[in-house]
Amino acid sequence: MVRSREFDEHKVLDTAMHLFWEKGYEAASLNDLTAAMGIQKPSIYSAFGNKEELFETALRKYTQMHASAARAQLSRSASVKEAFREYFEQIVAQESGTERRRGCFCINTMVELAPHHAKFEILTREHQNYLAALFEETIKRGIRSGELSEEMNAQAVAQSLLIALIGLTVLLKSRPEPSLISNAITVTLTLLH
Amino acid sequence: MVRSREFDEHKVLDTAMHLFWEKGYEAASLNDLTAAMGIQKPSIYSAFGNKEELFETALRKYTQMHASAARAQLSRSASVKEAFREYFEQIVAQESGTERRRGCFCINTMVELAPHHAKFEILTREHQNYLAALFEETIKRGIRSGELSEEMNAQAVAQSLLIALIGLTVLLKSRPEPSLISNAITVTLTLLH
DNA sequence: TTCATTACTTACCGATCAGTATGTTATAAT
DNA sequence: ATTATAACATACTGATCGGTAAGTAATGAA
Repeated sequence: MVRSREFDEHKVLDTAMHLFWEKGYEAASLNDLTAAMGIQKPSIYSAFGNKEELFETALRKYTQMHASAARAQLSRSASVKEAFREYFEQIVAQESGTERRRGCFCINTMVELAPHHAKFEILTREHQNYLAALFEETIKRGIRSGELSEEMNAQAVAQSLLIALIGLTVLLKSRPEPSLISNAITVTLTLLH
Repeated sequence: MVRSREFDEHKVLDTAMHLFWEKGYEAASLNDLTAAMGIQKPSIYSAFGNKEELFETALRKYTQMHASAARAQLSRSASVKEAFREYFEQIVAQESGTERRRGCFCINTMVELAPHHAKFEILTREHQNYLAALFEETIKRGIRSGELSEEMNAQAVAQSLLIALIGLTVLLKSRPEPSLISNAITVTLTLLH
């Protein structure tokens, strides 16, 4: 009774996510989006609503992806210290490899939109809170295993590491001297001692 | 022989700086600028060149202002630990006081423009390097006075504190729970122990 | 007072913005 | 095969973008 959709919704949403991630909300125009997604504007509007709704859907997809990737990364090593070190260093390696440094879509949105749109202020805050809780869990695992001191304030240290992670991700956009970053990570991770 | 300028160049540049600071490069339109600055578009173009040049001039003014404010802030207390604590807490207090959280103009630019414009990548990197050097000087003052250990790697700790400062400034845009932030700052500053 | 020069205001430029009306094509139930 | 329905492509909308042409007003040197 109906004509069937000719594009893969998940695929084109993924493309939109990467475009918003790289260029931000304002700088990514609908013409950019149609060109990248390979579909026309009416198709975007019928499938995702307007630009802001498409952006929100893309960001939600990103935060889910990012959250599970972070969880996987922090679970890879039995040592909590090692896990965090690998996590930080993976971010440096990842960003250094690309020409255009996209950083983190959620952090980019926190800077561009959170102060002007309550919806994105809340959405980004909730994701940061999720990451902080994940970090806290990981630290508590280290305390239980005896790797970390029982006197450590897991919640506060988790929040500090999250702040460091945000700062690192942002600073990498200006292509700082790699050796400076590497030493700074080592120092930051002494918070786990 | 000539008609004299009717507006104060420093004053209108200051207004433009605050507008770019709050809204970013893309979102601050020339109509927004003329309305805020109180002059017409041809006056802007004759005095400052095009939008990008005006933005660059405004950003340079900001970084100079910001650098000397940071230097003054870090010099206020004889204790280096106290100086950094006051610096971090002043930022939280400042941002918490405003409705729209502007954050730091240089950090905003690092996120929005540095990956796409080499000029702003360099400009923002140089400012961050300046701040890192200022932090390093301050830490070395603490080592000389005996407040900090001689074994401390001043450069690496300075870089870590800078990263934490960036992360804090960005995170504040999502209005996190104040108590979390306060505890995280305390933990971060143990890097000076 | 005249005149060259520069700052000003107004009105406009083509390009692009987000979003939509309209007509065509494909599908599946009848 | 017919037909209702939804997805498609094309072309358009008014608004706004950054930037400028053109004409007027003010200034100071001669």
